[in-house]
Amino acid sequence: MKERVSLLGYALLGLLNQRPGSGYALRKMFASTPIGTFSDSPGAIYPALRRLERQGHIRGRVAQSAGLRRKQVFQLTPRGKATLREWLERPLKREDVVAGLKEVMLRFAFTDEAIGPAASVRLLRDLARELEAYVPTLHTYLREHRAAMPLSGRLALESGIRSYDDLSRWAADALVAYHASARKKGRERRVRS
Amino acid sequence: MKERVSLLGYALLGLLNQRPGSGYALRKMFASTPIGTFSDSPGAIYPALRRLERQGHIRGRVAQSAGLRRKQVFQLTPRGKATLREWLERPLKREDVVAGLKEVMLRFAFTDEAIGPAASVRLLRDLARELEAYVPTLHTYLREHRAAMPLSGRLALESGIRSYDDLSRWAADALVAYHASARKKGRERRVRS
DNA sequence: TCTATCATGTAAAGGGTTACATGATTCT
DNA sequence: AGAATCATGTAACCCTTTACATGATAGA
Repeated sequence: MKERVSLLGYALLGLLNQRPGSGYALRKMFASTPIGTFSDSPGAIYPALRRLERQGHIRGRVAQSAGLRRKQVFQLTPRGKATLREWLERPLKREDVVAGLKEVMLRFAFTDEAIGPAASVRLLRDLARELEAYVPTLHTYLREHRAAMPLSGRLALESGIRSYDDLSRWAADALVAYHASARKKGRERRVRS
Repeated sequence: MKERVSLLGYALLGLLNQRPGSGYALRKMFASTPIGTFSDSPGAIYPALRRLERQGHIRGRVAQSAGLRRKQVFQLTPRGKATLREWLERPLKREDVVAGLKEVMLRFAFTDEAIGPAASVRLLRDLARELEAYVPTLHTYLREHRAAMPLSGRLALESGIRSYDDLSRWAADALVAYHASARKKGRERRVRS
């Protein structure tokens, strides 16, 4: 029962939560949208879908639309929704930021639709907090090793630092966007009433 | 003979090229420097070292320094150097940029010391070119889908776009830094003579 | 009829993660 | 004596990659 879900698995859960679809539709999604960088190979997706189904996170039903080959449309079960929610709500830790932002950004992309803007705001705040703690350590490392580093190594590190700095700024902007969106919704509600 | 080298393998080759060391030293390197995000677990590094050794890319020799436990110090063989060089000189393709910058930045970090600044400059130029081709497609996608995207999805995409834009700027700055460094070297040479 | 697209799968191989295991030395 | 650090490894499991395979329908 303790079976884990891979990052690809969560990506599939998130997409299927937005709208049920076939394995083929999911592959097209990966191939055509810049949502994240996942392989669109059948050898990754179909086994992943079967794992999720075996674990009870999704359920597929055959939909033979107009005499086409059998096509399975998958959707989340209550259990799958709970699993997705648990992942999205998981407190953000330092390692999540250090180990690469791919997973963090994927979580963020799904959060709003899946569990609402309050969770998105929380994630943004957590991200800003972790970045504030982490980025200075990079600056310190650079300051202390700058002289001993080859030029390309130093520049590569500076690139990493810059991208984290930029992400900090993005997080701040995104929080502003969320507040603006909340205010707008509030106004609309008042106008309608 | 067509055996492949994983990204971790190239990272090990690059580090060992800078200075020969033991598996333990490499682990410390991964754990303590922000060079890239690799696992410092023995279960990844020792098997990878053995693979590289089996393929003839590195050679380890036992150095029992002051009665410690046997410690193997690895260094590149000529073949390993050739393999590293081939990887570093490989022309940068669109996919390399789309699939994540981790590998590109790792290559860049090693290039200067391994094969000289001219190759670093070439890599930077290739990177700038690919980014110039790729980033507009992201902007186009955003423009066309903006209205239909949930707020968090849109913001996540914007974050990706911003980070690519920033990387473009970094590449331009890095080129300037290389030219400055080349000029400085030139001056020093003239002064000495 | 042939090609592109829709649609789903399997098999083998390689490699990373996690957990476990061992043993020596140095410092407290 | 015990803890921390140096130092190297193994085994099971899972996932991804790559390559191969099949079959139907729609349009040129």
